[in-house]
Amino acid sequence: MNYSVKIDHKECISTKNPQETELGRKIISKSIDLIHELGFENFNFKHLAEEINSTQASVYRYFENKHKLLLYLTSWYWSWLEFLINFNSSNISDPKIKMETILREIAHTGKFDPNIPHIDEEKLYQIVITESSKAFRTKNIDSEVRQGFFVAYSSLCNTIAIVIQELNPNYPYALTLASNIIETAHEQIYFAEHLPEVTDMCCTKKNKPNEQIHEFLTHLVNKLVYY
Amino acid sequence: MNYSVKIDHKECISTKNPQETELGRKIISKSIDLIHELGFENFNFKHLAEEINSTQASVYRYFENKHKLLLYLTSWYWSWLEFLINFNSSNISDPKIKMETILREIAHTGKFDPNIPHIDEEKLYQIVITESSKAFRTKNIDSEVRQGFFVAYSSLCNTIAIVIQELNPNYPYALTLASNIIETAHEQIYFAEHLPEVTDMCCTKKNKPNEQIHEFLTHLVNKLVYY
DNA sequence: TCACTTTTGGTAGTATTACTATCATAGTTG
DNA sequence: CAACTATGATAGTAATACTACCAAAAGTGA
Repeated sequence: MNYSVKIDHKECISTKNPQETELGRKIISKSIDLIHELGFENFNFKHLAEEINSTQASVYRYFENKHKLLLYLTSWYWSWLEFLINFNSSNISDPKIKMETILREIAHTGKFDPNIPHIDEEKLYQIVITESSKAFRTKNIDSEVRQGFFVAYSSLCNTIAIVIQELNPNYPYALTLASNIIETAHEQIYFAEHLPEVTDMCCTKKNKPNEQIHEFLTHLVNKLVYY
Repeated sequence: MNYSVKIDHKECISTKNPQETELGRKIISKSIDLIHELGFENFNFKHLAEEINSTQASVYRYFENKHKLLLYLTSWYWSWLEFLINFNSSNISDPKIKMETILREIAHTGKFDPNIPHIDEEKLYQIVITESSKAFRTKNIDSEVRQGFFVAYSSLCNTIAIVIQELNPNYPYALTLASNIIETAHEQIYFAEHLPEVTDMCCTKKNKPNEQIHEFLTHLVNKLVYY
């Protein structure tokens, strides 16, 4: 099974495809570790280069700057999530079951080992929750959208919106709901972990809030879309 | 009418109350202009100091760093929004009408001149839409929450959640829905302006998406909360 | 095997940023 | 007038985000 093909064409974001070389894969792998550990603002290329026993100059050959690297990582995640959704809902025709799969994957309550050794999907998911909004909220957003840096995200939203339309062809907010359930999931997981006073999701040492988010998303889609 | 009292105790965020001095108010006023114009990452204290004919040293006497300034501005906005909600729903007992007021204010479709000369509420609203997620998503979030930097946001969410509970005392996701409608409004307005392919809200030269967001939020609350 | 190209390493250097420190001065208060 | 506070002016440091250049290594093609 080769899904890397599907996930892997972000030439517009990276100056050089990091999946194709050993150094490129080390950059991806270690930057996930470091951004996860330090947060995006405290992460820098000098530190990254040292950690992989390379140099800043070499890292810059793959990514113009750390913002592009973040765009790459989040885009990879959106593509991967879309792949997971398609993979797990292939051969399914009932849109209700398709939607269940989608919500499970978004809330990250299912188990799936994608077997891509240099990418730690669990850490990447945490990065997406915490940092992905920074990939969007930049002064150059319009130019970046035009350059296609967000096609992975758009494509994912579109895939989900199609299922919403299948559930109810008259539902007027399919795209809005699609992007909203993705963002809501991340936002509420983040709140559960860091700002519990603004959410009902609860996060104990043993229990992650993902199951509760999954329930909330299900509630959301059920109440809004079905008539 | 003195609402500045209500809005104005953020001593924990600023080292010195910027509302009390001429220079402080100039810092607030000009930083709103500059962050709105340049975006938060391109904004810096040197530039700000020059624009108000002061010095970096003086700015640092009010705010330790630009992150604190952003926290201050967003907190001010949450307090202001809560004030608006309370002000416009005083003497109203019907929770349905209260909720209408809340959604109107969140979607920013009402008109209200708060008459605080040094704060441009329209620009501040744009800043909140674009930059407020960066105030939350920082590596020090837990410590900042403990220091009370987010009480304004929590308080706002709480106020909204209470109305949700009045609408339906059995609704299990009052807080989640409260924070979610705030975040959803900002997210969808941002998408309408910059990533139209992931939203149904549309943004023309003449029409802002706020009315459509208002409709969506109304739909959300109606479908989810009423039984 | 030789030339050629690509990839990476190594080093250096620049501009900008995010502060910190110190001292002087103007204005205010008591 | 004395004391205090707010601000200005200037200087300096450490880190960051790059850019440039050259050399070594490794793979590639004839």
